[in-house]
Amino acid sequence: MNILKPTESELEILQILWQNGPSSVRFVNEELAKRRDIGYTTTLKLMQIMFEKQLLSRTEEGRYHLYKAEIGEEATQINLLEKFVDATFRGSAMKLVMQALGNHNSSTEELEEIKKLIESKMNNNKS
Amino acid sequence: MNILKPTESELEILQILWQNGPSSVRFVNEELAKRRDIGYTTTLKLMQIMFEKQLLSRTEEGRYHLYKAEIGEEATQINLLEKFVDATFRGSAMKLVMQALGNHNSSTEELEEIKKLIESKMNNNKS
DNA sequence: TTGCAATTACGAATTATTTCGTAGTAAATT
DNA sequence: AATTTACTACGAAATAATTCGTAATTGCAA
Repeated sequence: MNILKPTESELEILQILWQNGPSSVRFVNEELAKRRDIGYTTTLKLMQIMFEKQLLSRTEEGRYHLYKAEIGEEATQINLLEKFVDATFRGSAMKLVMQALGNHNSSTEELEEIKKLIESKMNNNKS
Repeated sequence: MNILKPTESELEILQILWQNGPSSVRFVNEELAKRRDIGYTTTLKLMQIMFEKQLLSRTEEGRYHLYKAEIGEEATQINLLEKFVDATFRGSAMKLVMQALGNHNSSTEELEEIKKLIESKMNNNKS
């Protein structure tokens, strides 16, 4: 598919849809309004634009529309991550990982999980 | 002290200055031109704007200016990373790390280094 | 069926970012 | 000294993103 670089506002909306499934403009707007000042028509317009760009699809449910994310969360994350690593860490994913680990606290369980992933990758490297 | 969010173009310029140290507009422009079409005056204007915003400082060297990044590479990375994690991974640095490790190949040495970092963090957790 | 409330559509203003043309200036060259 | 060259300054156009007012529409309720 095409353009996989949602703007910041678009990403906010996608997050809400990914978390809550297909939603009305009203609902999305209420979620956004929890985080910042935003008018209903602003949210509506954003979602209409995203619909035109095919970032969202929609169905008519009685008198309102239900909007649904047309791009997957993980695919989008991978795509944005790649661009971010290039722009911010000059392509060095390792630098990013070190930075992320260094600056965020994480539970032993989470660390354990990462450690396992690393070990399995190290085994792959050998073969 | 607000402005800790350089735009994409600004970040490109910062990268060049971080890598090469204080540089002339001409030099930065040549570096940028390796990656994409861009006119000299465009680069100049960007750098002048960054100077106004205090992202860069400059000194007169004879008849041209030498520009220098006024924000540090690592501080900027940390700052941008935090915003990126929030926007893209809803704040889950672990999700990002897993994703980054999963999608980028890395050498055994790099993996070893990360493993060490994790082990030392796990020890900290215990205490 | 008439009117109210909720929703969508449209258009335009606003703000941010990127781009570049043209003019001015000063050093180096002839 | 005049000319060329290599810059900087300025202003404004082009593009992208965000915001919202107002009008039209549609279902629901009275």
